[in-house]
Amino acid sequence: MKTKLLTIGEFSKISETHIKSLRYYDQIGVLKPAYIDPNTKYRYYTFQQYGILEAIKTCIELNIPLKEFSSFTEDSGNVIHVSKLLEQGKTIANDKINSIREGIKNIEMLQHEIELCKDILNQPGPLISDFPSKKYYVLSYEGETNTTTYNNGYLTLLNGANQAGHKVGYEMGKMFIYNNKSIKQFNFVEITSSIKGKSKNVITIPEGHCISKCIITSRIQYAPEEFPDQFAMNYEKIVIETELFTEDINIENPVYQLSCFLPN
Amino acid sequence: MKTKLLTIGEFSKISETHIKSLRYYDQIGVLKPAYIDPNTKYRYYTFQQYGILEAIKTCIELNIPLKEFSSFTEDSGNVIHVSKLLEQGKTIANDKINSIREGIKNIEMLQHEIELCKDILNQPGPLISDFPSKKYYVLSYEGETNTTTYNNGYLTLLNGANQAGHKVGYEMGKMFIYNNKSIKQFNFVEITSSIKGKSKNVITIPEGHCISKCIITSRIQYAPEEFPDQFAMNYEKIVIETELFTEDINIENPVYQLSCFLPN
DNA sequence: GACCCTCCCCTTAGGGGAGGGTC
DNA sequence: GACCCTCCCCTTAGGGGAGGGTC
Repeated sequence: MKTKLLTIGEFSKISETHIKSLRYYDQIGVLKPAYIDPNTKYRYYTFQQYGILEAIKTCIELNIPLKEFSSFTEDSGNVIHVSKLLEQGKTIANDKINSIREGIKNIEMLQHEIELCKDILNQPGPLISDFPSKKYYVLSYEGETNTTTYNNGYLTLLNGANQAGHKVGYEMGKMFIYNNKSIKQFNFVEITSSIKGKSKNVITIPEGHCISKCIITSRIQYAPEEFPDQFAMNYEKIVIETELFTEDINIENPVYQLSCFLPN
Repeated sequence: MKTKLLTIGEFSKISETHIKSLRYYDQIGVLKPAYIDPNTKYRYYTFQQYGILEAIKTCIELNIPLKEFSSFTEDSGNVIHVSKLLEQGKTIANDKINSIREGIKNIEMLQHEIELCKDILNQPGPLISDFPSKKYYVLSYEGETNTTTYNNGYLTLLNGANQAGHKVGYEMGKMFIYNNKSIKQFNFVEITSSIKGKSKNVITIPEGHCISKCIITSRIQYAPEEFPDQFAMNYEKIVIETELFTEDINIENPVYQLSCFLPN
């Protein structure tokens, strides 16, 4: 079967491919024209080449780099392993869907977090709520607020947690532990999955209840004023301060949540 | 709360972001360092900027172009509309999943097609099978095989079908209609959705049965030899020849399927 | 007059590296 | 000595356009 040669424009039209794409495929060598006029450099294609073009477009749709296209062809491009190509494409497509799903799950977690914060913000007075058991990686910053330890704060904290091999979560802030003998001060970050046996600098807070309020500037050092009822009682008080995750985040004026754990 | 300024390296480490990315964000203006030493040009960041970075990374993950990032910020980047950003990201992610699903559906259709062809190829003798009702867009190429009409074949055919507004499918080939008075010859392409009222050059084949065989070079002109039993009978015989869609496609030596419709 | 050619520059989000100052 | 700086070139799959031949 003899077929008339198609000009690049005709081939472009019937294959619904941009002329620039055809020139590009020629350039990178995945689809050379059937004939190139040596004088005019005009490119000519045969209708049979449409099949290769289809395969190329499948690659692009599936995000298989065109460099890999040659691994699906043989004999200077005359044989195309379509099945292999499709199978590969399906794998890539499914992987991509899974990774996007993962992303959506993360988005929904953040959205949930925002909703929770909204509830706290809409609460007029302090809120008493359940507190699930959590693990925190902590670094103390005793006393002074302008020592290197304090200033390096979160940096040292995250480095420490990472080096110990813990996986950290979103929650991060300051923690005070008050008892009648002492006040201990920490920076903390939540640990979502911890290494067994590595309990150095890890504090596990048991399930319980806490009382929380929103404040617009950091006030953890005034916890006794903020929670006078609790501080009138005699028990070991854990107070934590975290930044709230709001719908619109204002970098310079973050909203904090101050929580004081209640006695069992 | 005063925080120590972080060097680009420290900021890069705690945020798990490549230094080159941070420089890039500075360059395009989505995340300017909190301070740049005018003498050394060293970039310094605050821990607070981590929030912006998170938002930027969310954008990238969700394929929201960074150019659009400013539409989610206000006041020179101090306020980030996180909720809006997440909502937008979720929409994009879901759209992407749908389009990938569409792609997978196409792949599976092709794979199904290949399986069908395999069945036909594995069949030792001619195969009698059901034939669903189909519509074909046809252009005749009476008589001569080297007129312009013939040579332009598929090009003219596809142009015609497109111009008439039909949506074409994969199936494409040659068709002969034999009756005792005449032989008509066409090129055809399957129509998957046709325009009502536009029936010019459209042939509708009713549901029925056909007998098929595989051949390695085009032999439609020898249909009477290939199907002697059918040609011994006196009815209008429609014969079509299509290229088979095989696991590995050989551009130069395609496999054809020759089918002859059986009488009702 | 419509079609085709070859440059040339531009797009995203950086990565690699050279050559040279800074902590 | 590790860290940071500014160039500079490179990556994918083309798109837009200039300037000049071809059908």
